[in-house]
Amino acid sequence: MRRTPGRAGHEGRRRAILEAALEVFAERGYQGATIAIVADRVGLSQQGVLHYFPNKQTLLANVLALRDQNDLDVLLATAQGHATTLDFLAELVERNAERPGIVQSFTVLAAESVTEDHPARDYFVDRYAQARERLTALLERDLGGDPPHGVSHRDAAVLLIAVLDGLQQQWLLAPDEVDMPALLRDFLQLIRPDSDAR
Amino acid sequence: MRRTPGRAGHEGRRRAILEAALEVFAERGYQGATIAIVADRVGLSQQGVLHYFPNKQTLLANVLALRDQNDLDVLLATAQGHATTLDFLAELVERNAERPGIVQSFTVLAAESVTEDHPARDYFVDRYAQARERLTALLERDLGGDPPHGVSHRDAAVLLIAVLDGLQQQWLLAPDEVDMPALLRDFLQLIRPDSDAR
DNA sequence: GTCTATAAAAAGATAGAC
DNA sequence: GTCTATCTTTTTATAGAC
Repeated sequence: MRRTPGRAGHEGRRRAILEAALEVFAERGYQGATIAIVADRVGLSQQGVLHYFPNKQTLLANVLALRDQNDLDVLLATAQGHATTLDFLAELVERNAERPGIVQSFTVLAAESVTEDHPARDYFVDRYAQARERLTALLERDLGGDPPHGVSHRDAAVLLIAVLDGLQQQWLLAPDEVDMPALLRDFLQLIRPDSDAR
Repeated sequence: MRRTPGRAGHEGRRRAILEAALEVFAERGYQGATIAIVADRVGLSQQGVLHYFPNKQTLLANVLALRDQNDLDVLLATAQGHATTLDFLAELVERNAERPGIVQSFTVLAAESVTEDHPARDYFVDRYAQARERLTALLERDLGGDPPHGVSHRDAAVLLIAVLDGLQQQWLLAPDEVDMPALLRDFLQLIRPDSDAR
């Protein structure tokens, strides 16, 4: 229903704006980003963008929502049925290593979100809490009931998330010195109960 | 020489400004921070602050330089002679868990530094590179020549830094759910060759 | 839907008085 | 040394024309 050309154009525009905004947030953070720059990227005036998203905060909220359809969250949901879940994580990281823009935007926004009254704060609080829960469940299923080295699955999940975030930070500043996928595999080996030394 | 009261007051003021600036950077990031807010904290006008530091970038540079006299860098340099280096790290993290302001400022600034033309970029690039080198050397000495699980000391060092950063990020958003010191100890146990399971 | 015009606020930095 | 005054630029957002 309602398949007018205007409709398709409208959604397409929205999408293009969100993608441009993600880029700009990656390059300059939320604070440093301006609506005018985003507008420029999609060939609109500042007001053209404001027609689709009434203000900067709404723009950010929609960028974050869009990303949710892609990444870790999807992986975690999707992988629910698979056996090789942890290896899936390695694949995710490999894909991320090809997309510095997305990695950078989320690294910057996540850190920025801890500042006062940041509009993405609640989003990231929830996101991390969810990631911890889901990854804990995943590790329990993947690694079995006996945590290695007395590190609980829950703690391993927190560490795993920390590793993912921390590797991104280092990789962004020194891409040639930090091999994210390889390092993640290293870490996974550390938390696996009895990985025979290949 | 030159111990006039004005001199002492001058240095004191400088110091007070830098500490206020660290606070403000923690609360709002570099982009979000304003000189006027910093000025307010120390009871000066905006121009009063600019008298000590000619512009915002210089202020940031001096904040970063000041911090270098405190933390990881000092630990790494100091600990050169000690035997229990890794446990020192745990102590550092414990101290950090009491100082959310400092943790927050560096988490925010480090992430912000990956953005375009950020004035702290070079600083963090160097800082991470140094941290990797020093921690690698430290692990080699502390853990001996045989890396466990086939993870090189260098890779363990990168992971260790990633864990430190990543835990801070999660802790800042959920301090009650993330026990940084305990989690660091967990990780150290994972990379120790043959920690007998306590 | 997209633009021009413009308001209104903020922020960095300079000039100069005291 | 510290302040007031001011300039200049930037940025968000509104109003209204086409």
